[in-house]
Order: sequence, then C-alpha cells, then structure tokens
Amino acid sequence: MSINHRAGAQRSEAARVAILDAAAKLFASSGYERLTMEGIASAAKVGKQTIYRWWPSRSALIAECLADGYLLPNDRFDPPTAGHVLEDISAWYSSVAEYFRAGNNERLLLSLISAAAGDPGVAEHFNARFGGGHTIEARLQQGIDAGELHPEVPMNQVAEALIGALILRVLARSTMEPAFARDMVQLVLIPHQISPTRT
Amino acid sequence: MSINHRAGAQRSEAARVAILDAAAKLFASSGYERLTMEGIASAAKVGKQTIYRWWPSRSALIAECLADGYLLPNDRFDPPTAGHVLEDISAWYSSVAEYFRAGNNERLLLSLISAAAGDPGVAEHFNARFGGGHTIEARLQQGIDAGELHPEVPMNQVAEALIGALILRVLARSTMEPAFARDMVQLVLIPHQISPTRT
Amino acid sequence: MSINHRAGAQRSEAARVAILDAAAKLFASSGYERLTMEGIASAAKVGKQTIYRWWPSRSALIAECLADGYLLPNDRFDPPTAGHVLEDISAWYSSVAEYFRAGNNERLLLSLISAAAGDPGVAEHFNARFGGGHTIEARLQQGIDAGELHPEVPMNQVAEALIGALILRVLARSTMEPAFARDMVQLVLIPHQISPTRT
Amino acid sequence: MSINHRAGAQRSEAARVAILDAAAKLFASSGYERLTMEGIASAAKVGKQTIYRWWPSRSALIAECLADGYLLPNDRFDPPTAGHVLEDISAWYSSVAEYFRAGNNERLLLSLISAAAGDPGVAEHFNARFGGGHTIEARLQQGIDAGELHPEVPMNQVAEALIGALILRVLARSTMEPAFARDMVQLVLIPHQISPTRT
DNA sequence: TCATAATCGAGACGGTACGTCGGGTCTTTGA
DNA sequence: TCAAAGACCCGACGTACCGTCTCGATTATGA
Repeated sequence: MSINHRAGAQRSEAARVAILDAAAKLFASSGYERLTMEGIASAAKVGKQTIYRWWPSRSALIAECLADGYLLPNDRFDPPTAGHVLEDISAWYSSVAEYFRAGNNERLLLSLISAAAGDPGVAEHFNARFGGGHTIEARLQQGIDAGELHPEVPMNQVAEALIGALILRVLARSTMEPAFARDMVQLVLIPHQISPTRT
Repeated sequence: MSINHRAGAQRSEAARVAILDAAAKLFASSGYERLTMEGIASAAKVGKQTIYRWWPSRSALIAECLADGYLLPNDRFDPPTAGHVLEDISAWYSSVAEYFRAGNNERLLLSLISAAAGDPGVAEHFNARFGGGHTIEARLQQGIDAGELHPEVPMNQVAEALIGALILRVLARSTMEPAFARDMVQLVLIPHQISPTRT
Repeated sequence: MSINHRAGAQRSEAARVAILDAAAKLFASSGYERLTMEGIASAAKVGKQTIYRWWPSRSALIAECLADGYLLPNDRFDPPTAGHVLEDISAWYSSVAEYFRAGNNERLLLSLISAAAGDPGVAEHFNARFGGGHTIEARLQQGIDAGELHPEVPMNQVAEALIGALILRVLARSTMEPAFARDMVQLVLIPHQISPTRT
Repeated sequence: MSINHRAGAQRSEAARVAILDAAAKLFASSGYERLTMEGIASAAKVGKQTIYRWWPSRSALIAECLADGYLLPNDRFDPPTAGHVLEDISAWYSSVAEYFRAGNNERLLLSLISAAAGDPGVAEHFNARFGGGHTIEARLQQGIDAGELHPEVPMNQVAEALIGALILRVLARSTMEPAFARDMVQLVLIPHQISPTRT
C-alpha cells in the first residue's frame, strides 16, 4: 500500500533548532566571515555531518536562519498604519534605522550584507525582507487609497531609495543621526504628497 | 662602530605593483571570499612575507587596490558637465549602472560590498568612491549655481539615495533595466528642479 | 538525547603505515635534518594533520620508526651462537660494521645519531637497539656459561666499548677496514678468555 | 704609510670574534638544531651577509668555533703526566666524563655530536679533538717508553674504545657514575700493563 | 518482533590556506 | 671593499577548517 516509505529514524527537530540557534548566535557575534561549520556543530553539540545532511552550505544555513526569523525580528520591519502615510513611513524608517544603530545589530546587518553579497540564496531571503519592500509598498498603496499620495507615486523606487540609503549608511559606518530618517523620507515622498502636511 | 646605521634595501616598487595587480585580478575573477594570500603571492611571483610585510591583512590589500584604482576605473564615476544637471546626472547614473551590468563587473561590485562589509578600512575607500558622492554633490552644486536646481536641494541625501538604490539592486541580483536609472534620478531630483520639466 | 555517544571513526592503520614508511624512506635518503613533515605527508599521501594528530614531533615519528623496525632490520643485530663466543661476537661485530659501511647505511646511522642527539625519545629507542647491548650481553653470558669466558667479564663495558667505537668511527667518517672489527673484539675480550685461543 | 694598500676595507676582526662568540653561546644554550643564522647575526650585531661572506654554512661556522676553542676548553682534554700511565689516563678520562656531566656541557656535547653527524667538516674538527685521540696516544707511548705498558698495546683502538663509550653514554643519556671511567680504563688497559696490578 | 534503514554525536581522513620563521641572496647607505 | 641593515623569493612550520567518510548507538518503520 505504501508508495515509497522507508524505514529509519526521522529527522531530529531538536538538532535542527540547535543548529539554527547556534548558527544565528555565532553569526551575530562573530560575523559571517568568521562563522565556521565546526564552530556551529560544536556549539550545537551536533556532528558536522548532521549539518551537511540538511544544508548544502554555510550560506544555505544562514538563509534558513533568515527565513525562519532566527536573525531578525519578524515584526519589527512592518510599517505601522496609525496615521498619515508620511508619518507612518517615517516612523517605520526611523525605527529600522534605530534598530540597526543599537548594540551588535549594525554588525549583524553588515554580516547579512556580506552573506547576501556572497550568495544569491541568502540575497533572495535578504531581499524578501528588505529590498522588495512589499510591506512598504503595501503601506504606500494604502496612502494612495486614502488620498494622501498621488496615485502615480513610484512605489518601487521609493522603497529602494529608502532601503538602499540605509544600507549604504551602514556599509559606510556613518552615524545615523535622527534627522537622517526624516530627511530621507521627505526627499522621496513629499513631492508625491497631495495635501501639504509638512512635518 | 657607527652612530647611525639607518638604511637597508628599499621597498621594491615592482613587488608592490605586482602584488596589487595580482590581487585586483584575482579579486575580480574569484571574488573576495575566495581570494587567498597564497594565490596572490603565487600570481605575483612574490613571497608571502613580502605581502605581510606591507599589508596587515587581505582587506588592507584590497583597500589599497581600491584607493589606487586597480579595481575600478578612476574616471568612470565622475558625472559629465555637458548639459542640464538632470541630464548629466542621469547620464552618469546610467553609465554607472551600465558598468556594473556588464561582464564580471557585477561580481566585482558584489565582492567590493562584501569586502566593505567585512572591513572598515575597505569601507572607507569604498565610500570615498561611491557613498560620499563628492563628485555628484559637486555637480549638483553646479546645477544650483546655474539656476537649474533649488538651492536647498539636500545633496547628501540625493547622492545616498541614488547610490544606495544601485547597491541594493546589485545585492538583490535584480536586473537593472534602462528605465531604472532614469526613474531613480527623476524621483530624487525633479522635485527640486526650478524649470518644471515634469516628464 | 542519548546517554553515551562514545566513539567516532577509528585510527586508520593504513595511514599509520604509510606515514612510517614514508618517514623511514625519506630519513634514509635525505637524513634527519632535511626530513620535513610536509615531505612525509606528501610522500605518504596523507594530510599533515594526520601526522600531528598521532605524533607530537618529527623526532617522535622517527622514534616509532626505529621501534617498529622501519629503519633497521630487526634481526641483523643479533649475534650468532654458532661457535666460540669470540668468533661469534667477532662475526657479529664485523657484520654490523659491514652493514654500516654499505650503501646509504652509513648516512642512515649518522642520521640516527643526529636524531638521538637531538631527542631523548629517539635516544631511548636507539639505545634499546645498540647501546644497552642486551643481545650482546646475553651472548657473553652464554660464553661464561660455556666456560669460555671468565665469569667476571664486565659485559656492560665490553658492549659499550664495542658499540661506542663503532659509532665514533662512523662519526669520524673513518673507513672501517676489515681488521677493525677483529682488533676491537680482541682488545676487549681476549683478556677475559679462559682457554688461550690467540687468533 | 701603507705599503700594499688595495682598495676596500679589510675584514673586521671585531666582527669575526663577535660572530664566533655569539655562535658559540647560542650553540651551547640552544643546541645545534635551534641555532639560526639570523639569531647569530642579531646577537653579534652583524649583518647576515657578513656571516655568509666568510663562512659557507652554519656547520662551517661551528667547525671554526670548535677549532678556535670557542666551544671547548683547549687544555681540559690533555691527559696529565703525573704518575703511572694507568692513573694518568684514568684521571684524564674521569675528568672528561666529569666535564660532560656538569651543567649544560652534556647538551653541548650532544649538539656537537649532532653537528658532527650532519657535517663532515665539523666531524673532522670534532675528531681532531676527541676521536683521533692524538694526545691520549702520546701519553700511552710515554707509558710504553717508561716500561709500564707492553709495546704492542693497540693505542688507536684503546683511544677509540674509551672515547666511543663516553659518547655512547652521553647519547643514551645514561648517568656516568664515577666508577664508569675507572672500569672502562681498566677494561682496555690492564691486560697490557706490564707490572700486574690487577685490582 | 525483529531485520532494515536512516538518524545521531563523534571524530579521523586528505586537503587548502593561514600567518610566522628562517634560509640564503641582493640592494642600499655609509665608512 | 667591507660592514650594518634589511627587503627579497622561497620552503617549511604547526594550526584551523573544509567537506567526506567511518564508527557505534539510537530510533522508527513494515515484513
């Protein structure tokens, strides 16, 4: 009756979680370049083969960490829908910039950039969270629907300009002063605003 | 004996150039992560110690390659001053985007990003060439002086938005269709244009 | 998880033998001072780490070669028990001297001396084979038992004088003419002979 | 003022002495295998080239140290002529054994053996001081002349047996108890003594 | 219920590259 | 011409990880 059912032990979820946890922890603390498979295996108390059995490479492992929210908070990067679209986008952008200014998070983002630059798979997940900016575009669409923005606002470019500028700042190790977020949002959105609510 | 025996042999310029050449070549072909000191030494026909004598690390070597123009054409990234500021900036941005779309140059930029993410020294030189956007800002200032742009145009943000978006696109492995450059420049500059040429 | 995860893969006997073989071969051909771990690893088609995992140093490796008979024939250095003790010892001593006069064996002994001088561990095994002269002393004891030698013959000194003289000759690069062995044995044994068989 | 002045500076005796001094000191403290040309040059405050200009190799340098008495006291190894030949030889042999039991001298001898094993030039000078045993043979000849020894005593073998046994003991890291020297001398000389003082 | 088969921690294996030490040669500057 | 200083190319050092491969033990089927 069985189509293709083999015997044998099943994949250990405990091992999977231990590996992702260890990888994420070491990634955040040591960066992508110093992340080693042996280090992960040792920290997760797992044989190396158990890693290689399920992930083909270090970057695939990091990509899954990213996809499963081991590296970044899943909710942090959604814009609010509290008030006027400019205020919401501005608040969201400030919040993201703030997040990457604190603690080791700048290092984390740098490592993510490095990983994304080195591996298309990581880049894809990285982009899903940032670059594509689906959530931002969704919020912009709400602004259009609410009559706060011109309908022809180039949502894609707006998102890319904002996120790209942020990445560039982090890459350049520039300080991200509070005004940065506000100015950037103004630059790309005010021209497309309908009622002039200069903040 | 003698009071002041200062000197021995001088640093070999030939070795220095051979090392930078080899490093740049291997960097472009293999990427930052696969770049090895032994590979460089072997390609440059130089002892490893000669590299370590003058550069403390792989990244410092790449930083000097970048600073000395071994990795990127020095002149390619200056905007023209041919006509209207929008056209010139647009032409320059298209040209840069085009450059990184061709051949191995996308890989080169990805490697540069990786190197910059991993090392502040590289990031500094990377930024000097891109991020700071001194040359772009200079061209914008000319536009202001020519009465083509409002004086209060936030030059810094404009530059960062443009370059950041480009980097993000490369990171995301998105195709950079021709319209990309034009749309991006319009997004950040048209609002500050004095004679309204809304396209 | 599990209670007792003891074992990993076992030590590869093939690798061990290949390493000892390669080490012995290179030792005999190039001498102790030119013997390199990389050379051994390469000749044995083995990773360097596999050598360092099991032997702490080049000298420990040579000591094991010596102990396991990779460098010297195990049986060559036992005296015969064919006839009179003087003849047997003399024949044995000639045979040993002859062995180290032939081919690369002189170089081999010189390298062994060098290794023994540089490392107590090697010296111990070197001594076990030569210096202690257990087998010679055993043969002398048989001579005593057979009434051919005075019981008070200082076996230890006799052995050391014989072997020491041989080593000194090799060290000095003196030729070991055939008479050498006979004369040396006569010097140390004839006085202790019981029936005067002056040869 | 000068009679025959070719161009150029003359060899600096100060440098020569400094080099030999440094070499001897490092040889005694670190052993032959750890002796480095750079270490000698640095300790002697001399350029490496100044060493290579006058000595072709490390071993040649050690050979000259040995020949010029930088490594061993020149007088220590001459037998006395105080009384009966057996007593004198015995005293001398004890004294030599004692010398190499003290302090770092055992290490020194081991290093010398290593150097001699590795280089014929060193071996020659090593032999001139020990192996040939010219001075011992001279003393034995005096014993013959004085009617204390049979004329046919094989002086060469006697010397080689004594010195060889001593070297073997040092090689084997055996302790050289006081009785060793007396027993060894008795073994090789008593049979050839004329007045029978069997101990 | 028990052989089959896949998993697990552990770790040895052949390799590549690391960053350092020292070898012996060459170059520069000064006496 | 020699000496000091030291840069040069090169080979080897001992270590860290790579990705693969055995181990023995531990589960889960499914005949």
